[in-house]
Amino acid sequence: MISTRSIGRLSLYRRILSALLGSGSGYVYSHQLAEMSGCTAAQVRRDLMGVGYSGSPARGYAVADLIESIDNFLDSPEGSRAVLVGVGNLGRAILCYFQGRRPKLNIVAAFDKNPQRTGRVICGVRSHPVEELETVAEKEGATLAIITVPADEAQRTAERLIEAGVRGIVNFAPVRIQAPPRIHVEDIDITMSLEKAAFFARQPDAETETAQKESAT
Amino acid sequence: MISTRSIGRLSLYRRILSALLGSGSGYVYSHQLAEMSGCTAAQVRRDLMGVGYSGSPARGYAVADLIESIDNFLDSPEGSRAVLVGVGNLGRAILCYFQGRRPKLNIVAAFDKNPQRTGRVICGVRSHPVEELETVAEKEGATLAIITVPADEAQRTAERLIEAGVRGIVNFAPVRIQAPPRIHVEDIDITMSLEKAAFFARQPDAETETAQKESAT
DNA sequence: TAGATTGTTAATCGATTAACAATC
DNA sequence: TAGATTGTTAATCGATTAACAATC
Repeated sequence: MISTRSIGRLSLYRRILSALLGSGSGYVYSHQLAEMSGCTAAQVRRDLMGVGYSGSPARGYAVADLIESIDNFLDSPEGSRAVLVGVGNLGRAILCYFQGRRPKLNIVAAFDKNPQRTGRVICGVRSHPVEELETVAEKEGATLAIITVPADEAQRTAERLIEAGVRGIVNFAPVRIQAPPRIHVEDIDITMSLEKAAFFARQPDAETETAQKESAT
Repeated sequence: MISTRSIGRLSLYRRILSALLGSGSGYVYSHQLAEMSGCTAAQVRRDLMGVGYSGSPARGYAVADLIESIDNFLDSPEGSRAVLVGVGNLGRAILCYFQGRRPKLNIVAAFDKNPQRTGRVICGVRSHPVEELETVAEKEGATLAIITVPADEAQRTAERLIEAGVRGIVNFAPVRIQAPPRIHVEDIDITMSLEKAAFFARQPDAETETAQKESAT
């Protein structure tokens, strides 16, 4: 079975491969992809095995075909629809960041409890009053959500989203969201990351902490 | 030795404990802290053992004392000084987010290559031209950095920061930063997190993925 | 063929979990 | 004392790494 972390790495490989494709490379070896991604060659080979794509010992992996295989593996054919709750600074930054970045991942609506932040279109996404969360999320068929509300509203927001049919959540509020096992939650805790970096940064060099930890596992 | 992930959890416990302190609770049991943090009671006990604080079988852990122990363990006595490079939407959001949030973690300067984003004070932090990165970072004694520049500038930015004395980096650009082992790098990849959530969200319920993965490990 | 790379299995490593004596 | 919790060791689990035959 494919490892949990493999999924994250595949997302990374795909991005690197797309850049390679643009630069005209037809084939890559696992050790090349490893160097560019910061993973090991063995990880790369095992991950690619997981998506069912085979390389050639002579030429490595065909870039274009491999991208297609990863697409088929990672993406839902009809694409995934996401909503974002909390149109503060961070929420707006994420809306703008995702604008047209991944065609299979669309943010289809945003919500905020502050009337001054609703009724507008932000980076191509309409912002609604949070009261309409359930009706709009269900109407749009959203299965994903991004939570950028304050900490004390995050859990309640998650529960409403799950009730409305959301199955995957990326949470930026500085609390761990509690959810049933069938719901996938990625907690991205920026303060924690900075505190971890601060801790390890001041450890003596002896720390063999190569440990590149990527976000949300 | 204390586990890498323990550091992140300690940061989380501290935040929860601070809220408890405000609500007047004098003592907590490991299972209470576990429930509030989404960790297991065994993890909590082992993590707290790691900071050298002992609880009592009768009353559990003394909240105020425990916070102090975690502070002593995690924080540098003189505090850590961070700079932020890339004052776009995300960079500004992070600047405002951290404003006065953690007294031992100060963002002391920001940088951008765009003159329209420099020479200003954003959420209490002065934004400088990126040409001044080395001089300002060294003068301020920065040991931490937050990178919010576009992907193609991230690696070069990291190298300049390391050269200027930075030992810990939190990177939001969608590339993995390559750095010497003694530098601690936390890569927070928002796109990857959303793609992972999308993948697991559409797996059949059988997936026992409780897996709450927090960002940047 | 010779050499490098791929696919796959076995060994290692690290963190989590389970178990349990010690403590209040 | 009885009961629940803590501190600590042993067992489990999962992912990574190492090893190597198969392939081009």
